[in-house]
Amino acid sequence: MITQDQDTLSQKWEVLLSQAGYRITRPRRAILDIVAESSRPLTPLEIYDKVREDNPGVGLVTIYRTIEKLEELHLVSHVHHLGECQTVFRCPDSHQHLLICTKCGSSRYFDGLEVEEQFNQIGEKLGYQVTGHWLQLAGLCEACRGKQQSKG
Amino acid sequence: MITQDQDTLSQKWEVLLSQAGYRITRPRRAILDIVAESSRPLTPLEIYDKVREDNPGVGLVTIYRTIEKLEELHLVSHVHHLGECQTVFRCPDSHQHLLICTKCGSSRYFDGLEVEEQFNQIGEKLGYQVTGHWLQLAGLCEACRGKQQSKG
DNA sequence: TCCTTATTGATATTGAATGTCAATATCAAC
DNA sequence: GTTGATATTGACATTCAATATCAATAAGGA
Repeated sequence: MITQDQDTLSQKWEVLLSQAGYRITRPRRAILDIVAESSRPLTPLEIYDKVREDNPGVGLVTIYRTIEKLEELHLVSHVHHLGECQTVFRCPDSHQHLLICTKCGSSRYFDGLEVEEQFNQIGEKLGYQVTGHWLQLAGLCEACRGKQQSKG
Repeated sequence: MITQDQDTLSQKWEVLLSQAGYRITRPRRAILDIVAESSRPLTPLEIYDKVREDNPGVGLVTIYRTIEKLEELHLVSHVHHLGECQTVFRCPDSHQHLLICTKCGSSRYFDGLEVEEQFNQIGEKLGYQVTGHWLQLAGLCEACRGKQQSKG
């Protein structure tokens, strides 16, 4: 079982996978690196392409299986972006919400929104017991906004 | 151009499609009926099956093309439900949010949530210009909650 | 180092989503 | 009511992401 230093997120993930009884392999490590360090949500195919830049042999199936495990351990979650459903992004430690740039995809988590009580009240009014919510903000990041304005 | 009485939602949709220059056909009418009257989001294949109960000849392509047009006119939108991305549900007149039962899928729109200002503030703090948001609540409807409790 | 077994990647398969196109049906114009 | 331009249809073919299979391989505890 791996118990080394945990400098980067992908190293943390290695430890957690290992602790969960999963083996750390070369392809798996490459996938962790890509996904953990990405500043934006990635599709399985994007991950596949990036991984194969340095590890040509890795198969697409391995990508899917690794995502599966990361999801199982709540290290990544599926994100809704540009009509994609399978897009994957790292999870925050606590329950937070995502803000995605509609242009480049660069994403940030945020919290401090006090809406849960409002959600419960809405549920009551409609006869539903609210068990979860899904909130994502879309916008333009600083960089993409700059580019857009520079044209005028 | 169709200008008849608008009793049901599907009839309203017929008028709008017609006004947009699209023709009203038998398959299309059947699809409108199913989608407009559904109390829960449906996948293209679910629509396909339901339509074919009464109209055996209708092809799957027609389903997709009709959904396309309904979406273009903002009469339906894609909904995130049970991992599905293509699931389709009617839109409310104004901008509202959706509350879906995680068990049976029955769905209700709601409004009266004053969060836009908060969203903008969060965006500012992170350097994003917030252009949209996506909020969905998940829960258990009255009926499904009843079933679950009756077991204990 | 050994050995169990999780993991891998090549291969095949599935099935939703999309493209093509001749036949058909709609509906405005007459 | 009839006509005709053309939007629409469904059969068919195709694409390609996602999944299943399985022998070969490699991880990592003993």
